[in-house]
Amino acid sequence: MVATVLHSRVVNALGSDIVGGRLAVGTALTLEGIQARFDVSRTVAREGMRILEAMHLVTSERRNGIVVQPAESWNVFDRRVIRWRLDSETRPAQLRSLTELRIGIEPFAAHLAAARATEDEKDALRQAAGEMRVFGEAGRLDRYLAADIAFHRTVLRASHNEMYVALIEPVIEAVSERPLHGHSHAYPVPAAMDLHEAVMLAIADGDGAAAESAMLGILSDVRSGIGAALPDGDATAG
Amino acid sequence: MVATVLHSRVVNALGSDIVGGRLAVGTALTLEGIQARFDVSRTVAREGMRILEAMHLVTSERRNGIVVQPAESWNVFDRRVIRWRLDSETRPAQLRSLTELRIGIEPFAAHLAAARATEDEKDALRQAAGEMRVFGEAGRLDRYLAADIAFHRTVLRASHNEMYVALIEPVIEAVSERPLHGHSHAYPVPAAMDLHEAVMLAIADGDGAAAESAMLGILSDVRSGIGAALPDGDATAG
DNA sequence: TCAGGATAAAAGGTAGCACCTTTGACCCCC
DNA sequence: GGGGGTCAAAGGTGCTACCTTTTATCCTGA
Repeated sequence: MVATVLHSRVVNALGSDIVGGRLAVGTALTLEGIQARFDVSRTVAREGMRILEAMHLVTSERRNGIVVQPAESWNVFDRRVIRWRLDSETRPAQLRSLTELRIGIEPFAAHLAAARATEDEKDALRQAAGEMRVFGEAGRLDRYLAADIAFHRTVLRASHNEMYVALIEPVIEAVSERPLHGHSHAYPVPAAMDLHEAVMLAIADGDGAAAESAMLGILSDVRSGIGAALPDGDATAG
Repeated sequence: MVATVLHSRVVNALGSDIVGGRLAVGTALTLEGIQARFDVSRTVAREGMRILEAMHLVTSERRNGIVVQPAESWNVFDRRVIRWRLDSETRPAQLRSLTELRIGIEPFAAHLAAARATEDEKDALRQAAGEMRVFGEAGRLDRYLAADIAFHRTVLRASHNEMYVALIEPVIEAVSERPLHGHSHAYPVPAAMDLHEAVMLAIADGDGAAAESAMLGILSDVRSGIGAALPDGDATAG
C-alpha cells in the first residue's frame, strides 16, 4: 500500500509503535526527531502528530514535546487503533475485548432490529440464514462463514442505531476470528443454523424479545469460550 | 473557554456545523476559505482539517477541496462528536442512541465485573449503593443521582474491558439525562435501590449471572421508555 | 534553603513558494 | 457534429525559513 499522503506513513509507524507497546507511555518525541526519522518536513510531522493526538495516542506539550499517552485514553473504537492492536502482540487481548463487546451488543441489536428492519434488511437476513443452512449442510465452510458474517452484519445494520452500526467492523472481526481458535462450534452445526433462523424469523415477525433471546442462544457458546478471569495483567492495559 | 490552541477554534466551529447539519454533506470547503473565515494561517487551517479528517467528518480531495462526509462515516464514539450532537437539534436522537447503547452493554458489563472487580471497586459499589439508599430515603435527589452515576461508572470500570470503559462517559450522559425526561422512575423508588443493591451483592459475590439479571432489572424501565419505532427519518441519519 | 530571574528547548504560528493531480474547457481533426 | 487531445486553473501536498510563546531547568544571590 503506497502512502499517497506522506503523513500516513508517520501515523502508521508511530501509531503501531505506541499501540504495540514499543513506545512506552510517557516517552517524549519531538517534531525534529520525527522529521529526521521519517525524512519529512515539519509540516508533515505536525499533521501526523495532530492525527495521533486526535486518537488520543499522544498529547503535544510545549517544551516537553509529543508525549505518549496511556492506553486508558486511547480512542479504542478507532479502526486504525483496533487494526494496530490486532497486528501486535496484544492481538489476543484485543480479540477478547471485541468478543465481549459483541456479546454485549448483539442481543439488544437484534431486539431493535425486530422493530426497525426494512424489507431489504429482512430479505438479506433470510438469504444469509438460508445460505448458512445450505452451505453448512454441504460442508462448504468458507461460504458458511461468509453467510454467518453477512448475517451478523445485517442484524447490526438493521438496528438503525448509528452506534451499533459503527461497531459492525469490530464485531465482524470477532466473528471471523472464531474458527481460528478451534472452538468446537466453529464448524457448522444444526443448532447454530436453527438459532440463526430463529433470529431471522423473530426479526421478520417484529418480535423483539424472541429475537433477543435467540441471539443470546447464538452467543451462549461464545460466552462459555470466554475465560472470565484475565490471563495476565489487565485487558485495559494493552 | 479560551482556545489555547488556534486550530481548536476551527475544529469546534466546523465540527459542530457539520454534526449539527448546518454544513450539508458533500459541501466542499477550501483551505483558503477556512483561513479567511477564521483569520488563521494555512498551517492552522490544515491541522484543523486533519483533525476533522481523523474523525471522518471530512475528507481532503485535490482540486475539490475539503468535502463534508455523511453521518455513516463519522466517528460516533468520539467525545467531541457526541458533545456536538448533544448540543445540536439532534440531541434527542443522540440521547436515544446512547440509551440504547447503555441497555446493550450494561448487563454484560455487570457480568464481567462479577468476575473481575477489584476490592476497591467492590468497595466503591457498596458505597454507591448505600448512598443511593440513604439519600433516596432522605429525598435528596441530587445526591441520590450522583450516587447512581457513580454506581454505573464503577460497574463499567470494573468490567476491565477497555472498550466498555471507553463507553463510560457516553453511558453516563444517558444516565444523567433520565430525570429531565420526567420518567416516573427518575425519582428514588425502593425497587431501584433494591436492584442496585442486588447488582452490588452479586458482583461482590462473583456471581456473574445474578449481576447480569439484576442489571437487566435496573434497565427494564429504561427499555420501556424507549420507543422502538423511529420518530421520523432515521436514527443513523442525525 | 529558597525565591527569582536567565536560559534554552520545543511547540505554536505565520508566510510564501514549488509541485502534483484533477477537472473542465477549448480546439482540432476526422 | 462528435471524439479525443491539449492546456490552464483550482486547490491540496509538501517544503523551507523565521518569529513567538510557553515552560522546565538551572543558576544566582539573599
